[in-house]
Amino acid sequence: CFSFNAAMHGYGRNGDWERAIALLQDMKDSGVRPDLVTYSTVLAACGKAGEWQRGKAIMAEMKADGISPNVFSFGSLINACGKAGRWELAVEILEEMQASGLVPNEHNWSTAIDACGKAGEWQKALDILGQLEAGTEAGGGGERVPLSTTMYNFALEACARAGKWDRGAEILERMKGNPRTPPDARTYAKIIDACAKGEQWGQAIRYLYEMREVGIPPTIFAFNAAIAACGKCGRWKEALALFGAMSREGVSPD
RNA sequence: UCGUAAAUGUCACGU
Repeated sequence: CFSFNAAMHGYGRNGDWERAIALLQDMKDSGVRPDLVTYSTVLAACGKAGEWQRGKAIMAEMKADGISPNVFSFGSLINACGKAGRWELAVEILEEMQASGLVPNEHNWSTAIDACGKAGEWQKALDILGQLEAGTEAGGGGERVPLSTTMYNFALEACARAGKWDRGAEILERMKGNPRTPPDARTYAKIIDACAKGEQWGQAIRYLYEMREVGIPPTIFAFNAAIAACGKCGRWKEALALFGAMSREGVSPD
């Protein structure tokens, strides 16, 4: 079972969900019983590929085999829906996992927020985040979910995608207010990207400076977003200056 | 902290 799982993991990494499913069948045919990890690995492969129908089928199959899906299994299915743009289904599955007695963890919430963001549903993304902040999320029976930087980053990305740079700025402020959710390099890259989409070149540059001030070396992503913001606003001089600064400092991806 | 399983990277260029 071990080696099957390892091979399946390899297929998943390569986006080859069909082979992962085929291998699951081979396993059964050769009399090896798939376990929880096997199924979750196949689900992960489907999730990465956005194959939510297949994912649902696999989950039904594992249940039929008497194996209860856990947070990993459900998480991958939520991911599949998000990748496919099916945010409502993603939220539904999150609810289904709660109904089955599981408590979603921060990965699951992040994935759900991202599913909404990817589908352009930034209000829903912020709504979920707000519920988590207030500790009033659906099904939160006392067990409070720890907030994480990544969760905020997804919400911020949702705002960026929608061109809501001011909402993004609000999120950034909230992150700063919680020692558990410090902004990181990706946070700044996303807020700068939001500024670019909103054609706020001045804000974009301010955030670029700010990240350096708080001890986060600007990444290539932050620089590129800031340069894009300047370009979009026709601030060619500023764009060129940023480009110069970028090549002057050895900018790293992360 | 880790173990065979889950969530974030821009831009350009192509398709």
